[in-house]
Amino acid sequence: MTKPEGSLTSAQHEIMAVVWDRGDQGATVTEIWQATATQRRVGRTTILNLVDRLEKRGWLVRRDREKPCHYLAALGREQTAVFLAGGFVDDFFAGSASNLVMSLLGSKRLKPGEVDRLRQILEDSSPQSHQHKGK
Amino acid sequence: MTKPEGSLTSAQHEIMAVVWDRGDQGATVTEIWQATATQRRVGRTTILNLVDRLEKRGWLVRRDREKPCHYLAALGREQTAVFLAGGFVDDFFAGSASNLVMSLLGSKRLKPGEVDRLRQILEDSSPQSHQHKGK
DNA sequence: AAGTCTTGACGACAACTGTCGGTTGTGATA
DNA sequence: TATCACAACCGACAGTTGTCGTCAAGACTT
Repeated sequence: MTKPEGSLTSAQHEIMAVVWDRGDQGATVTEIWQATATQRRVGRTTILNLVDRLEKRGWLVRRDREKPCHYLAALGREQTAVFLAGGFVDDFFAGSASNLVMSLLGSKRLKPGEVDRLRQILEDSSPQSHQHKGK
Repeated sequence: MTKPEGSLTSAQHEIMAVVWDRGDQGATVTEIWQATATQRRVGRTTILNLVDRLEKRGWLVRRDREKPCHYLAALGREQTAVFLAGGFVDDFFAGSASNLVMSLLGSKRLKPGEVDRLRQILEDSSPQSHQHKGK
């Protein structure tokens, strides 16, 4: 499949966030515009253009069925996050995600509650037995 | 605020990586150039320019003491990683780093060895949960 | 039918990025 | 002193990004 390329800038992520929230239903340009306009002042054409380019790069898929056409995310939010986080971890931590966590730990950016939660997750996640279940 | 702004592109990270490797010693433009040129063909001026802009943005600090002037990283590699990861986690996981780890877990991007290592780190790190030892 | 609103396409423009080619300055050397 | 090598700076150019205005084609209203 055509995997989206590169990374997402702030403005691009803003668009994707709205589309992700809409799920399978997708979002029209106007909907995206209204959603972002509650955060900051921006022209409709700006959003239209960003959406357009995002679609050309493969991050969004256009569905022309409906009258005002809808856009869907090519990759889900989590898939995208993992995809991007992977590159990040590769760059900064030589591919070792545990190094990232260690850094977050050392930087106090992980709150105590988060640490507990993480430990819980890791204990639950198969010491040696792995059962896989779709979400 | 001595804090650098925005994020790092691929080429920018390439520069920073070299400087980070040099540590307190810093690196000259030519050194950075030679290091990157082993990876890909690139002109010295290109590196010079990238370094220059990185310095203007506060990612690099210039030390003119020496004759070929040296550049030092404003933030250490780990600090930078945490700084950038923080933004990333905020964007994609509503500020919850454990959600990120959970996603990495679910995506099989964490190898078993990594998971064990993580577990170890977490046990060592927070002595407040089911531990009796305070400080 | 005429006027108005919505939607989407096109184009424009400044700022930033990656990429260089010249030019200048400075110290070493013939 | 004239020359050379290297370092730093200036400017340039194409591609991307964020920002928008204008325009044409439909849809809706009157």
